[in-house]
Amino acid sequence: MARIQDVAKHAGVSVASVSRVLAGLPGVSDTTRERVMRSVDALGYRPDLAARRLRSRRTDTLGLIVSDIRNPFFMEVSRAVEDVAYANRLRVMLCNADEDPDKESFYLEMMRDENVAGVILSPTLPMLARYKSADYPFPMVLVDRCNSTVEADAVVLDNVDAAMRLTRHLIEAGQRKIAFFYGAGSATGQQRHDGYLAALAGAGLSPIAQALRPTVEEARVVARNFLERQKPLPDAIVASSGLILLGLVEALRDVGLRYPDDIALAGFDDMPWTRLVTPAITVVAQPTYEMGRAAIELLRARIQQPEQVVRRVVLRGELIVRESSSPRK
Amino acid sequence: MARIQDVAKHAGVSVASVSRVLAGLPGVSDTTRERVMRSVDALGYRPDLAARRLRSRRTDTLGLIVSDIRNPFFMEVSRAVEDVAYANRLRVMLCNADEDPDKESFYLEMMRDENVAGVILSPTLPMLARYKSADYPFPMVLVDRCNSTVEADAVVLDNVDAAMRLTRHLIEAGQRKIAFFYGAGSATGQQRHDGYLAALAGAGLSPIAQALRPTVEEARVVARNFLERQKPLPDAIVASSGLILLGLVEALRDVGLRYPDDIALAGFDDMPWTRLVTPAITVVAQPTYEMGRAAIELLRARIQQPEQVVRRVVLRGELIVRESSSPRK
DNA sequence: AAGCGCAACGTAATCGATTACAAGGAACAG
DNA sequence: CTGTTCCTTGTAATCGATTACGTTGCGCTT
Repeated sequence: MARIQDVAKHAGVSVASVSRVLAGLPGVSDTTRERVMRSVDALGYRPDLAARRLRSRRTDTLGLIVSDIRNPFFMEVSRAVEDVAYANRLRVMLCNADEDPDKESFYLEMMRDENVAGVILSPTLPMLARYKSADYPFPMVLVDRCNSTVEADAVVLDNVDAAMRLTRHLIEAGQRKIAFFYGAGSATGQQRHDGYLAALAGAGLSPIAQALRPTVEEARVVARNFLERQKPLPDAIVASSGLILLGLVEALRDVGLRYPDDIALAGFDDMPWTRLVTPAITVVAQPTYEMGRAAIELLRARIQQPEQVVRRVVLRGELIVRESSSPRK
Repeated sequence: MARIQDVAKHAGVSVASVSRVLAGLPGVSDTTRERVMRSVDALGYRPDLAARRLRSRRTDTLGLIVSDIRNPFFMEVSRAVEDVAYANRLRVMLCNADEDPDKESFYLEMMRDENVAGVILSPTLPMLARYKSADYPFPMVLVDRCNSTVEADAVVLDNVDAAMRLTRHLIEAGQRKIAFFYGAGSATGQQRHDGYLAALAGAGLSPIAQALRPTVEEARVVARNFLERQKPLPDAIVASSGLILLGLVEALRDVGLRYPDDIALAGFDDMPWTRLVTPAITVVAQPTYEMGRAAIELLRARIQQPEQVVRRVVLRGELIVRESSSPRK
């Protein structure tokens, strides 16, 4: 493996010059630059990242800690982050905290150890509750999950508004008893719950909320129990995420209920299957790719300008009405 | 930031002793070990990874380069890799090559620069064609995509067999003209194509194969054209991957055809939506999580024993028959 | 011609760990 | 009592880059 010394010798210059050329610094003559570049690819030289990082104290690496990698929402977000990072020759360490605060902490410590330039995080609720950006030695941008009390760069959906519009739509479709299945373990779930409550309150209706862990399996089991026990059935159920919605549809299948005839349905995340199933499902679509893109752009800006004012990008969900929320016949 | 020197001073020992304690090496007295540990957490010391890596020439980091992160198959594989890595305190760099050989090469170079301990890769076809493990300075395990001529640790499905069984099932269900939509840009797609051809040949039927890029959008467009042009329609279509299958179902929807009545359907990957849509879709399920687990276990073994014989794990797909492949009425 | 400024370049210190090697000391055998 | 062995510990070299600082030489001003 060629070292910088070998390149210097081969080019007949000092290691400092080689380093300067590679870093693109000024103060190098064109002829030297030329000679160095020639030697670099004559020897196939590649700088040793460990040495560079040790000395320079920089890494050009970003961390991305998502709370559930199986969730297509985070998939899309990751892809966007990846795309922008690739275009800017940045490395990304993608980690899956799995909604587990311990894993989340572990990965944040790992980011510290790795001395990353910055981190994009979708925090668990306990993490968000105690979050202070000063606790971390790197800039951090929150994505998908944040609340108004936290001082942090963040990219989120306007969850309250989105849930409110979705719920109102059901009310306007004539539904009265509307249940809400949500992941209580995330800020997002809670805010959507708030929006749901607000919409119901506005119409003088009373809520039936069901908190659960936000996985397909959990939603399926909880929903099955709910549907078997809850008599009379509500008119409609709203799911606070795509995974919960999926479990819900599976549960309906399990207990032999049909939507929207037996019970209307709506949820979040415009996953492909929501328009393939029959009847197709009414959802709020999130601008997932855009959220990821915004997150990494915010992070890059913060890295450039550490003292910049806190910025928050709030995006609007798009209500897509399909058959699952139709008025009962 | 405390350095190892500070710890040594605080504990009244040499840096060598601290290093030895932290590395868990023998040759340290219990009392010294005790004192060091106490100082370590009194000072909140964390070793500098860059320095450690520079000196030791090791990283405890694995690379995982998947060809399409939006594909739920690779999702599941990644999750399995992640889980095992987390349990063993290994870092994982997850990269998305996006079926693009340039991106793939870029990431492989990056892995070299990062001096990773090993890499798990689902190679593109050009990569697989020229693959020689000696070309890389780290151990590598292939996942999902491999062929019999390549000398490499690998974890794959028995693609030929799976496609054959799937096609045979359609034949037995009375279908005669069976089309095959496949991603010709991967070894997996090709092998499934081979299996399809073999099954048809066995029944004396002639093939109608359609190669395409393995994305939902592409499959949808190609299938739409195919369905509008191809007259008379085939009796059935088989998709070589979950994403293609999805595009296919969307295309049927687009042109107003019904399955299995107008045309039967089957494919790969048991994604949740395949059993939610009506009629539900016949598929070959892959043991995705198991494939990821096997891949990282193979890699860890190879890292431990670099000269071990080449190992290949071939897993069997499970045929799940649903309504989409039913005999025509 | 002396002095000054500036660009180009080189020398050597430095980042913070690991680890080869040497040395000190205790235990034990002869 | 001396020599050998083994266990523990410390000193200092080392990994391969970046970068502070000093030097050189050229051009220009006065």
